[in-house]
Amino acid sequence: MKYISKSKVRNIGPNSNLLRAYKTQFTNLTSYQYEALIGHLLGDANIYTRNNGKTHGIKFEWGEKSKDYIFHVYDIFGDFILKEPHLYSRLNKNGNLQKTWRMETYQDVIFNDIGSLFLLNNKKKIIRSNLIINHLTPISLAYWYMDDGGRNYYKGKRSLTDHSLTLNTQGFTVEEVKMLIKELNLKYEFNTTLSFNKKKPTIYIPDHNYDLFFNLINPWIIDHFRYKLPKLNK
DNA sequence: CGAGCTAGGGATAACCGGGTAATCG
DNA sequence: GCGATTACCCGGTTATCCCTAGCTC
Ligand SMILES: [Mn+2]
Ligand SMILES: [Mn+2]
Ligand SMILES: [Mn+2]
Repeated sequence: MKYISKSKVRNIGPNSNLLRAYKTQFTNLTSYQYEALIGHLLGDANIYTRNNGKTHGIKFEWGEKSKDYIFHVYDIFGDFILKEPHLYSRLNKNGNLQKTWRMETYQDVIFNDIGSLFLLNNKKKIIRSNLIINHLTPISLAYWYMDDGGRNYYKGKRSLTDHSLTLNTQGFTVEEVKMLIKELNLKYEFNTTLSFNKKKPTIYIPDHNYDLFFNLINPWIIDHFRYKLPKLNK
């Protein structure tokens, strides 16, 4: 059977037989795709189903400045994303022009396992116990951190001595974040703690865990996000 | 005083839903 | 011709990251 290339299925109808055949060529995510996706789903990506879990799709959106990043992620998941990332513009509520890069996968059974891992009743994204223990890897953590992580100080005097970090988990419940913390600390011997931002839970990674954290995820941090995880001169 | 931890505030940079036009049976 | 399917597109909305500053030892 001849391989159907992506160029053959671009700009054809979403219900075309050729597109269906194209999709069947990919039966499993690579381990890199799976691990990165675990990180993105803890971070900035959105997984959803419109047919009660028969198939799932994934949407990605980042700010205008993150062009390098979205194209890096496009390279990872390109088999499942028919259309290249594109810049989308709109006015925000302050009347300012807002530009974001967007892309999305097609909807397919290939995302069902990871979809049901995160979604409750095919709808709401939740954290189940043992997600970190059983599914997170250093690659996942790298993408999670590039998505939703950051330093607590980027400039000024404090940035020179305080290398504590934050994972922005404001979207999850306190109980879910407590679970993430417990499992992160158990799995990687971190000393992360529960913190809060505007009453919403975040994960505090203390200064003395910086080297451990750095060494664990450094290989997968792309240049665009080096500012979030600089190499310390010592 | 300095180092590291905690928490509040702002303008987005994310997340999340849903409509529709193009194929199929 | 018609209902089912679904990639692409658009809009609603705010929790994000990032900044600042207080607190404790
Ligand atoms: Mn997030
Ligand atoms: Mn985010
Ligand atoms: Mn992000």
